Parts: sequence; C-alpha cells; structure tokens
Amino acid sequence: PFVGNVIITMYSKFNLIEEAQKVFRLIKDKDIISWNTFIAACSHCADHEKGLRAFREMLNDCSLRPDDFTFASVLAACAGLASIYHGKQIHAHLIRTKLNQDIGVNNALVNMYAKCGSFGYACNIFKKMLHRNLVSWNTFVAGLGNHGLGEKALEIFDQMKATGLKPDSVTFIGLLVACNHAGLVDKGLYFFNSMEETYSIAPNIEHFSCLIDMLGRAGRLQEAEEYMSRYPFGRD
RNA sequence: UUUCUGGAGAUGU
Repeated sequence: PFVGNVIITMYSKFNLIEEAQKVFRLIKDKDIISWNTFIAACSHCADHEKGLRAFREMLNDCSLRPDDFTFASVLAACAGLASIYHGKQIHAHLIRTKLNQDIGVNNALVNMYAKCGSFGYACNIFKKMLHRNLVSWNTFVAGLGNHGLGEKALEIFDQMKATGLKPDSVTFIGLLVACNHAGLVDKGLYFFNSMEETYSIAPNIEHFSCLIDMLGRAGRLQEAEEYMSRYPFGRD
C-alpha cells in the first residue's frame, strides 16, 4: 500500500480527487495510513461528503480501528460541511475511546465547533487543552476573528506570544481577518506592516487581499490603492 | 508514506 498512499497524496495536491480515489480503490491490503490519506485527500479537495463516506466504509468494511490521524481528518470534513451533527458524534466517540488527548484531534475539535457555530464549545475545548501548538493558537485566533471578536483575538495573540511561540503566516491571516471583521483598521495595518519587519514573514496574496478588503470596507480607498499598487501578485 | 489552522468575491430569500 505504501506506494499507493504516496500517490493519493500527490493527486490530492493537484486537486485530483477522482484520480486519488481510483488509486485508493486499487490498493489491496489497505492499511490505516491508506484510509487516513484518502480521507485527508477528500478534505483537501473539499469533497467532505466523500471523506465521511470513506470513514463509514472504514468502520463497516474493515477491521482497522481509526486512530488520531483519522479523527482529525474526519473532524475537518465535519467542519467543512458545518455539520455539528456528525461532529458531535465523533466527539462523543473520542471521549469514550480517550483519543481526545491528542493535540491534532483537539485542534480539529476546536475548529469544528467554531465552524459549526458552537463557539462556546470551541472555547471550552481550547481552554482545557493541556498542550497547545501553533495550530491550536492559529485555529483559535481565526475562530475568534470569524465571530467578530477582534479584541479577544488580539488578546489571545498576546498570550500566544507570551508562551514563546512564534507566529507564522497563518497566524497573521487570522489576525487580519479579526481586525477586518471587528473594524480594527489601524491595528490591521499595524499587523500587516509588523509581520515583515519583526517576524520576517513576507505577506502573500491572502494577506494583501484581506488588508485591501479591510481598507475598502472602511472607506479608506486611497490607502487601499496604495497597497494595490504594491501588490506583487499581478492583477488577481 | 497520512492528521488538525489561513483572505476576499460570486447565487437565492
């Protein structure tokens, strides 16, 4: 199955989920990684229903037990579908099987609840997590930002820095979204400018477009135009 | 070999 697993990942990077599925079907003696790889591939290609179907098939048709990687991917599928119904079932199962201690699984739970509109649950899980990594913080900052809790997102960012973790490109997208949704325009500008200066992270197309969007919504069109003229990605 | 986080816009009521 080894080679097949790699090929599935490769196809999914090109968004070719049908091709990935053909390969998956052809693998005989699928191992746990084959299933995990395929379910994750479905998520990456945004075919979340397919991912959930594969998960069901895994439970029914083979003797392999899902592991923490499996559940993280399945939860991503639930998040993609905004399906609190499936998500809660998985959560309950995780509690029963004690698989809810894994960082990746918890990150996926926080994200799932945030995306499914149960932000209170997301907060509780985040707070209870014993270990957090960069993805944990990024997920939570973005979740707050998406819910319009901009100031809170900035607080959490400060807490993150206090732990000694260095923000990355994804962190700043979360912060910019937070500033955008909460109307914290000057703070957004500050973050955009500081990411390169203090963290040597070059803004990419997402950062630029979020910033320009924010300036546009605030009616600060002259500044928006300035950033557009500095925009290094052509005329998207 | 596999997991979890990242922008905007577009339809309808």
